[in-house]
This record gives sequence, structure tokens and C-alpha cells, in this order.
Amino acid sequence: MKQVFVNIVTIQGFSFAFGLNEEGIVLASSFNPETLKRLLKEDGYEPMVDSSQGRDIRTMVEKYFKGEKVILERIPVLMKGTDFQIKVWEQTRKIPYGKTITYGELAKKVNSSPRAVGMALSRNRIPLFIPCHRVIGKKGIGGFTPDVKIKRDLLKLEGGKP
DNA sequence: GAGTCATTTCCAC
DNA sequence: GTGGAAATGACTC
Repeated sequence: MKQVFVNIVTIQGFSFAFGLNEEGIVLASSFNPETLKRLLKEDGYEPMVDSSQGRDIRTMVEKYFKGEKVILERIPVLMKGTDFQIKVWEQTRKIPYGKTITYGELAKKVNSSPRAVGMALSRNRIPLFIPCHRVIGKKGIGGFTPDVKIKRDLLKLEGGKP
């Protein structure tokens, strides 16, 4: 059983946790530390809360929640999923900070349908590092797992709009 | 405005 | 296995 270093960041009312391996690659993240640990265990990892690892990533995450512009897409992550899901996630990572696109636009990029895109995004195990909160509906914010409220907060954080 | 179909995955039967 | 539903949206009547 492989060990995974888990960092938990609690700041500005957010509670965010991520797990990384010895190489510093992010394996999973979640807005609920318990959910993250469960995810890692289901994947055959042994989560170990140890903030001595991944300090640079935690610093970036903390800055991000304080409203600073941080390039999270240069952090290495492990994308595990179907070909289609990975394609959608890669496109999602290309969305710049503070910008949003619709499910329809993203669907066009991968030659698919908005519905399928939403499904792929809901299977995203690495929120924030894959900025799925920047993908919104054309007529409404769309959805978010586990809670749409988090998505709204993140967009407010990036856009600075009330 | 309401109904229908497209595309991919998950869940319950 | 199969059928319905889900982070939607575009098209038709």
C-alpha cells in the first residue's frame, strides 16, 4: 500500500485538502478532508497527514484562497479516467484565471455534447487544480460536486465581483 | 414557450 | 445486459 501525504488547508471559511505522492504529484483533492481520505483509500493509498511535504503547493493554495492570482495549472497532477474525461480535463486546465466558459463551448473543443462534458467534470477528482468551477452553464451557474455554493465562492474569489 | 435529441457515464433494476 | 438520469444546449414546432 502506497503512502500519500495529505495537506489540509483551512482558510477564509474554506476547508480544502489535497494528497500528493513522494514525487510531489497531486493525486486527489477535495473540499472535505474526510472525502479526500476516503477517495485515496478507495484507490489503494494510505493517507497520512503530513504537512512537511508539498509545502510549496500549500503555499500556492493559501495564496489562491486569499484572492491572489496563482497559476495552479503548472502543478503536476495525476489524471485517471477515460480518454474522454482526460480530454475534457486538459481543456479545462487551459482556462485562464478569472475567466469562465460554458459547457457548450467546452463541448465544441472536444467534439462532444454539453451533457457529456458535465458528466466528465463531475468525475473530476482534483478540484481547483482542474478548475472545473470555471465551467458554467449558459443560462445559470450549472452544478458542482459536492456543493454549488463552493463554486460561487470560488468564482467570486477570482472575479472579485459581488 | 414546451418538447426532443445529442453524447458519455453511472446507477438501479 | 438494459434503461433512465445527470454540471446542458441547440433545434424544432
